[in-house]
Amino acid sequence: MRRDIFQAIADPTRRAIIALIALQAMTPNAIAENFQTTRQAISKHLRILTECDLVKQEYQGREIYYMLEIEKMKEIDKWLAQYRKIWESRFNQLDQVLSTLKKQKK
Amino acid sequence: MRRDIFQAIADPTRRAIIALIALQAMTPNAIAENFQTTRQAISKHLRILTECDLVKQEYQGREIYYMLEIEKMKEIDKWLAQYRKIWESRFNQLDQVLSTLKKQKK
DNA sequence: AATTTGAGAAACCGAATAGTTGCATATATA
DNA sequence: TATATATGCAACTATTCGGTTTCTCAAATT
Repeated sequence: MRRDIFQAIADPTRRAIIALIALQAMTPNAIAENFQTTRQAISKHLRILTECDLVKQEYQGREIYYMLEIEKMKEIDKWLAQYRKIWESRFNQLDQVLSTLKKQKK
Repeated sequence: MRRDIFQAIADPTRRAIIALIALQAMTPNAIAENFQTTRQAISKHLRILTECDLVKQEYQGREIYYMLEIEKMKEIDKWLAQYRKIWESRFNQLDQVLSTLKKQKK
């Protein structure tokens, strides 16, 4: 059971769940109302999200509130950082080209 | 064949390929040397990466050079932006708490 | 106490996935 | 021209995945 954050966000339904519970905690039933699948299917998605710590649970009687663990999202950001560095440096290169062209115009 | 960038980066081998060809173009053979799978398996990964425009090809005789299409990576960044907003606002809230504490100390 | 409700677990199913082996084709090289 | 090399594609396979249905269990509600 290789639970990996990248695998977790690969599924569109799971990304939708993430978006739903990003700002306020929700129960599986409430989440499932937003989809055309069964509650059980949503439950499985929540399990996967929980297993890779993207989501935390809060027990309240027989209800379980799920909420996004925003800290975990930073891991994606961290992975992306190495590539951001690349596209930013390219942008700077383009910037240089543009300013050179401007100078030539003068 | 729903090719989706999130599905593309879900596989660890594909993420490794992305890292390899981020800075310099490489042929499938050269890429495959870095893994313990067959060249054909790498070829399939490259196909998936190409299908969702994460990678571009450059033909050079019988060789094909693959290189990362860095622009496409920004799509992940765009998706992440909504969550970055959340964790940054939380950080600011923490910031406020800290500055309030500081004031009280004074 | 009996019933309803919220939720997870298990068993099953079809489709997708990642890998393999084998083959076809085009370009270099001898 | 014959051979070697680089690559993609097709067929096959085992495993994983996302979904459903059925079941169990615990907490509310009557």
